Amino acid sequence: MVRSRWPELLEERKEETKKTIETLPPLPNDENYDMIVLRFAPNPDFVLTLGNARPAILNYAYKLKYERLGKKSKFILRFEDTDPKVKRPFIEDPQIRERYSEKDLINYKFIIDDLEWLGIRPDEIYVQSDRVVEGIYYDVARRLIEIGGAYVCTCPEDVWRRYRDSKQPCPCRSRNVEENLELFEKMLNGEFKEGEAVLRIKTDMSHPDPSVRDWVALRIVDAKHPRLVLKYGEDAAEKFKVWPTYNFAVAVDDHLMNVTHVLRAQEHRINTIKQSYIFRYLGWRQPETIHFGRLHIEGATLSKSKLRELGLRYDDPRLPTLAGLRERGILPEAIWEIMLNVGIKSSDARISLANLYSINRKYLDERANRYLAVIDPVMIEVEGIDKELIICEIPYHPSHLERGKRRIEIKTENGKVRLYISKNDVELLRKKRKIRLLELMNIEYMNEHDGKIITRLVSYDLDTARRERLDIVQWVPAEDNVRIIVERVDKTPLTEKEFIKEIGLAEPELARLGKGEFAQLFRYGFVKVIEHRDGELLLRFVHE
RNA sequence: GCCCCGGUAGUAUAGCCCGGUCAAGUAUGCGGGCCUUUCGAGCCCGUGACCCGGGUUCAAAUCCCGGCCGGGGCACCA
Repeated sequence: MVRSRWPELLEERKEETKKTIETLPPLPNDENYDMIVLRFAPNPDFVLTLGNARPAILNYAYKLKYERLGKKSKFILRFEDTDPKVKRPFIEDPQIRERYSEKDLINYKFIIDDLEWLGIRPDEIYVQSDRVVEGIYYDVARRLIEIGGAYVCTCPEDVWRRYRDSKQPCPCRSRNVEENLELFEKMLNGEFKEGEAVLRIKTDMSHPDPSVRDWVALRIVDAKHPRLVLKYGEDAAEKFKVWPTYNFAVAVDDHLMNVTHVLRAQEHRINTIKQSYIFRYLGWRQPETIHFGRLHIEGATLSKSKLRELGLRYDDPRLPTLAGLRERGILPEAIWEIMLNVGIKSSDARISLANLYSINRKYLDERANRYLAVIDPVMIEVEGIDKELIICEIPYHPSHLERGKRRIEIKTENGKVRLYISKNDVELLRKKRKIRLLELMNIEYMNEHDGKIITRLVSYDLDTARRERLDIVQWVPAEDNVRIIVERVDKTPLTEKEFIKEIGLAEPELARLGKGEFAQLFRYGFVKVIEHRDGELLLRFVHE
């Protein structure tokens, strides 16, 4: 009743609850900044996963939001690759070496591609390993030493740990500035080996969280950085063995890049505290920080290391990497919608596949035209045809008639036509006796012998089918069709190398679709065209 | 063990800061119906939630305390 009387009222309420870039809550203290600067800072040890999409999209969404509000804003992409050993950049992967030139590798191209696919174009791109070469972190380190905010610690790790756990300063903490400066230069000159010296930030030895106590800002790593090797050569890479830790590099870069707001996952909460010491020592303004929860997706892990361990291609359509989802047929619009829907809550979010598919279907439904295809084809004969030639015209999309129709012609031989229908629908035919062939005619089951199913024409008109409530099934002409193979990614376990496949036949028109295009096969589901080969069409099942 | 977060229907989210308008909205799922030459889309109806216990208050999903559960952190990883 409310609906019929005040439909516009309900419309309005609907609008209010739909989440968009505009409905994102404002960033804290946004009025204090002339320009809002946001950043997305992945480690290039693997391609991006759905988990990374949350910070990437949310940060970029805020850039767009402020831009639309008429405020200057900027989105920075920063590669955080300051561990050449434990988290080696993904460029070592031979798969990628094959497909990309070294120049591309140096750009950490896959992550840029992933972002591009999401429609995210960074205003600026930085790579921390380049900034190590530029000496940026070393300069800040020297300044910290000079003002007494940092010291070189030469304690063996276990010895330091005992001091830390008992909240006592180690002897190194009381070294004077000159000694520290001298020792730091020795670190840079290669006079210490890995583990022999680190630069520590003076924090608070009685901080309740032990990891905050005099945390390490720079350490020696005895491994050549793969990217530096590629970019500058072995000898040059050899020179850079002192690497900033995550917290140090982030604090320095966030300041130098004028980052105003940091949106990141809640596992970084303690890092904000650690970084605050740098900001205080140097008199810098620390960015406003928002921590959101982690993301989980039904039936998959989003842990990069676990995904790598699976040993699958990074873009395997079963993987929740952005590349995998893209291969799978998930559209970037759907990922945006989910991320905006999940928002910046600090609790974890669990995304269900039903939800993901439903959102994706909304966008795919518009895009994908409809085609006839049968899985496990079974031939049937229809007798009693009174025409030489049966012609039918099927619209490409029921909601978009402007896209036109294609014509399918079937020749009659001795008053008979032969067609294929799906094995499933043969059961239906036997049970219900009468069915309608979509856009073609109504038929009735007669008998079957020698594996041949004989039916006869009832009528061509749709009204009969409606009146008798006949089931409508899709079909494919016996003479003119194309073989299809559908990869059932959804049914294939991760442990299988080969995808489970379904084979069938489709109307020839389907073969006109190009690689990467989408179709909806009547009563089957959405598929993506993978490739054409020798008259066969390889498709991938997306979802129903 | 210690230190942080967080807990609204199967799932996700709105509301919580500024207590009443919330017998809690939306999306998805599920059940039913309509429509449709698809088991898709659309439309309609229904289903279903404030973690538990105390307290404050005329009034609590909203504030306070305790418990339980979940997550994260406790690296010379990021």
